[in-house]
Amino acid sequence: MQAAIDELGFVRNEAARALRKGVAHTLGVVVEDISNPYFTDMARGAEAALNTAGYDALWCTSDGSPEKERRCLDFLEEQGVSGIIITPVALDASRIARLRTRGMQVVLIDRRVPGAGSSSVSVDHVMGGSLAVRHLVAIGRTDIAFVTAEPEPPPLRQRRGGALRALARAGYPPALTISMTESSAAAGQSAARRLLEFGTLPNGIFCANDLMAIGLVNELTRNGVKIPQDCAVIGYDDIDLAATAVVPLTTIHQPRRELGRKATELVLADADNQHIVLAPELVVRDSSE
Amino acid sequence: MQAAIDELGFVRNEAARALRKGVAHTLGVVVEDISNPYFTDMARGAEAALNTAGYDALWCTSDGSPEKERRCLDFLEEQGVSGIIITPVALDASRIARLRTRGMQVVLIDRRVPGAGSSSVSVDHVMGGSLAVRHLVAIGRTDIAFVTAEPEPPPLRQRRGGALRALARAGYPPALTISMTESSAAAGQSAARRLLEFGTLPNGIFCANDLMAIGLVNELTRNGVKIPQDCAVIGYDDIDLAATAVVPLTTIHQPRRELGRKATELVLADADNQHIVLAPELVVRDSSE
DNA sequence: ATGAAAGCGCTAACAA
DNA sequence: TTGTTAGCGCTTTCAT
Repeated sequence: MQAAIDELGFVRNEAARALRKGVAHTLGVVVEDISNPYFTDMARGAEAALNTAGYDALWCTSDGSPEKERRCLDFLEEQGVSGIIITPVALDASRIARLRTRGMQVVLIDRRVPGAGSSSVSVDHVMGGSLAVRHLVAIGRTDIAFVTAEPEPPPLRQRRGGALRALARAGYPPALTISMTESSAAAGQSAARRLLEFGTLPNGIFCANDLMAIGLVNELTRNGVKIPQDCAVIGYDDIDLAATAVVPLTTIHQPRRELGRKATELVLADADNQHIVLAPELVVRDSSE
Repeated sequence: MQAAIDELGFVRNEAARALRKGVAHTLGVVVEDISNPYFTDMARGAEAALNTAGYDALWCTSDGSPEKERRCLDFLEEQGVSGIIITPVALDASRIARLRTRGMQVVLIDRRVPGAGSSSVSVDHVMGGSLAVRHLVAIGRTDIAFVTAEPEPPPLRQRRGGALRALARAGYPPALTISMTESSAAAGQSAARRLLEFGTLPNGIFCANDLMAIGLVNELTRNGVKIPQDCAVIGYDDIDLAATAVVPLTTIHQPRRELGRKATELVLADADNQHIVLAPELVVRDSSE
């Protein structure tokens, strides 16, 4: 049968199928930043899972912009996808409600929107932040700085919250916070410059993600700062580049593909109000010992 | 009108529209490796251009696998996209012919498939390779190594070809070639280790892409090799990370977004047998002087 | 069991 | 101008 189909060059018309069924055989995956491996790995996990289930993925990029996010959702709605996996930027309960009315299950990554009935999968960022700071404290660092981005997305805020709490528990003063306007390697580089201008460097730095940590470590190294002797650095995400950095980076590992896989399961199970929280893990490399 | 539509929450059914028109209002973009900024930047350039023209993008990832590429194309064919932009892995003339028969214009990135009638947009990699080596020679490097991946995709082969030719013209012996099994930062790291095992290091290294160059520079630095004093390194692509690397990386800049933009223009113009070649540019940073 | 027919929502062609 | 209708290719239902 399949052979005959291939022979004749028959190709099913998905538009007709979707029209007849009232819903497309696809799931939308809306990613916040395609150049951050954290998001693409999550999306790949989701895609693998949904391919296995016989679905196809429609990838969209919001680039962190509410406007672009809206256009992604408009597109997915017009396409009649059967569900949406999204790292939301400005998605609110009313839009989610509307999507759900149209029969599209929405699963949020790393965020919850109260009152929308939609499910979510996230990593416990408070725990991750705490893990990071407890590690810095355990190796004897007392003067700790936190590098984040402003406006601060909830996951970063949670990481900082966990960090501050762990610091308070250890009896240390609250960490110095450096806020950048984005969370790229270039931002990490600028953060390092700002830190160097202060004159005295903290002896421990927790960066809200690996990309910033890499940019920061590179800039510090370039200025003769010895990592980890002069200053221990810990990142967050455990992207591939972390392991091959100049100073292999201690970081908080996130089960990114698992995140995408779980999200797919929830969408396909049409689950309401389910919230899965995964645990992050400390990965110790050279940048902290 | 639009206001009323929004008010009533009307959403156009794209499946019905596509069925009626016989073709969807979308273009497929097939990317080889979503974790390489080179490809994602190209795809973003394409997406921006096609959005401007009123189209939506269907992103697919082949992950460099012929099998996955085939599935991407099957998907796009079923979706009835009006055109496809692709960095081909194993796409042959017969498949292209079939797609074209179905009314889908195919534009290839960085590769040509003879006899298929499809257009292409590429960067002149032979020129890029030559540019890289001429720069190394100009700063006095005589013992040059080339780091590539095996199996070697045409763009990398062309870069190496240009490099070898430039070397021959300068009257130097052919470069030592190190082949890795992939072209990631981890592969660059392994290449560095292999080079260090040889005992004598070349004084100039040309890596087939920035990711490998970054992994290589990191590993060499970690082993006490001074870049560029002991060994100058040049990459290829000019990804964002190149500028913020420990040793800011000299590289060959590729107009990635422009590549995507031009490809979109060709698809939408339904151009046959047009071949646009863009010129790369040398960007000198610290890793070479 | 196999076959015929209706209808999903849209657009293009045609009628008034 | 405005309104009506046929039909895209599929799935599902209903009849044989």
